[in-house]
Amino acid sequence: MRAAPTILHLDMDAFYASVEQASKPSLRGKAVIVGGLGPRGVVATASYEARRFGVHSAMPMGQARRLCPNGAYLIPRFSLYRQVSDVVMAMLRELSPLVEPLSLDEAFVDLEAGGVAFDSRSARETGERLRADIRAVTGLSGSVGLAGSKMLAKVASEEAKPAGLLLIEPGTERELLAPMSVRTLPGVGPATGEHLRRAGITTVGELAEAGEDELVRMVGRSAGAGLYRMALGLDDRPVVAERDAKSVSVEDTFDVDLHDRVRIRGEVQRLADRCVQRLRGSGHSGRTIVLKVRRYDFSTLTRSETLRGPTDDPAVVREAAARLLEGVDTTGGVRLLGVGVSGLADYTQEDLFAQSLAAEPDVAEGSDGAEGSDGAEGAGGADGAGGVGGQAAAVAAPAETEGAQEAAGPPGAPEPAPERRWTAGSDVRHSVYGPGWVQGSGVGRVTVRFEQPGSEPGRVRTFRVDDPELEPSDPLPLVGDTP
DNA sequence: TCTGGGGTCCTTGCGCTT
DNA sequence: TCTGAAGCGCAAGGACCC
Repeated sequence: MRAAPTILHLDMDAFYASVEQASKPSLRGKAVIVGGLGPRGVVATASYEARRFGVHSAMPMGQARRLCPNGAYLIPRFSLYRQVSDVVMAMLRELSPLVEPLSLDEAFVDLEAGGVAFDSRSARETGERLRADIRAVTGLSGSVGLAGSKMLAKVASEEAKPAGLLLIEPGTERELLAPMSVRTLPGVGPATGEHLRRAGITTVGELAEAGEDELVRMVGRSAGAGLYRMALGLDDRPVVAERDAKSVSVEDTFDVDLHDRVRIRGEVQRLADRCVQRLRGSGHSGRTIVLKVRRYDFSTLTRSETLRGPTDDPAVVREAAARLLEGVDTTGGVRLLGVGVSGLADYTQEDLFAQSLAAEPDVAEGSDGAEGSDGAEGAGGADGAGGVGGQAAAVAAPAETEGAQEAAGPPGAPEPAPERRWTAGSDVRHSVYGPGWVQGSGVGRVTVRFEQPGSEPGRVRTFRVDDPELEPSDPLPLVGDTP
């Protein structure tokens, strides 16, 4: 029996860049690149206009700027993307209780479970209506794939991009997949793709012909069996509405490699605190502490330690991360540090003093541990301070958050008067001209374009970076307030 | 100017226990 | 008592995804 094509996969087109274009009218129809703007940033999303220049996700920013020198380069504004995503996800939940979000801009929906579609015709109608509704409410376009399984629905939405809809009729799957590149299949990345290519397999049809045994021999038991089933168009994974998080982590890449061991220790402590904030925010505790170190040569290593029970105590996580760091050679320099917690639980075990003391006897005193974190954070103090409200502070002052990161010099050094930094793309408000966004800054000046969602393209004005009438602000909502 | 951040899943190797 | 196999938890790394 063949499954009706009632699994829907929605993929918003160039999501971050499209949100930026919708909220900044002067950027409509222009090349927009969203990503990290520092010396080691990469592209998160490029608008379709930018893609014509060869810019794509995960490309180093420097390369993107060479390919597309006249594009608008913006930092991501996740709080705004989340708002828009919430609106879209709510629309999906009106179709079915079985909605499985994959990220801010992608989700599966089981239309049959929602009773809104049961065959090709009703599925197609539902998909078309959804696309129209999303455009009407958010002004953004999404691509829809419809098929009898998650894998095929995802392949279909990819084929439908941009701004299209593709329904894979039951019985046509293998024929459709056969000429496609193996890289079309989820789970086949650069490494597996190259592995298969060396064996003479480049299309899904060749994958199916190779047979399961051969694939298992080539890429391992789990991947091989999965690959073979996918090549035949077989996939019976259900749409799952609730998925529990398995780990929480934070990491930072530094603009220049860190060499000073004291500074490295300070950064690890800071990351541990941020990680615990996140962990608590999600209502979890965790048992395994993971330290991640990317060295000057891009080699990455992880060290982990499993505690006797789950914790959400910052002191315990800090101590474990510090212990793990002691076992890592950082001579030569460190470009990235990360701290994570896995083995999540929704309860904590109070008996953890003993286990941290047992592992490292000389951490006994200094029960509040205040001196370490204060010193390491320096003048910025964007996160941590009170625990509560850290998120709001980070959203309200993006420019200062970034400043805090870069200003972190030697602990205790006297701080010069901080110069306000204005990051391209960030939101501002001027007491006279109203809301706008930073188009660029340099040599003591910041250029702001005054416009907002729904307005005509706005005028540009330039101010001194320390103009008291200019201040950072929250993004203006793209659509009506969400509940 | 090479290469972000936050995840998941799988594989391999090792030590311990039965 | 010794040995090997099996099973398990843990650690580390790699691939992949958005």
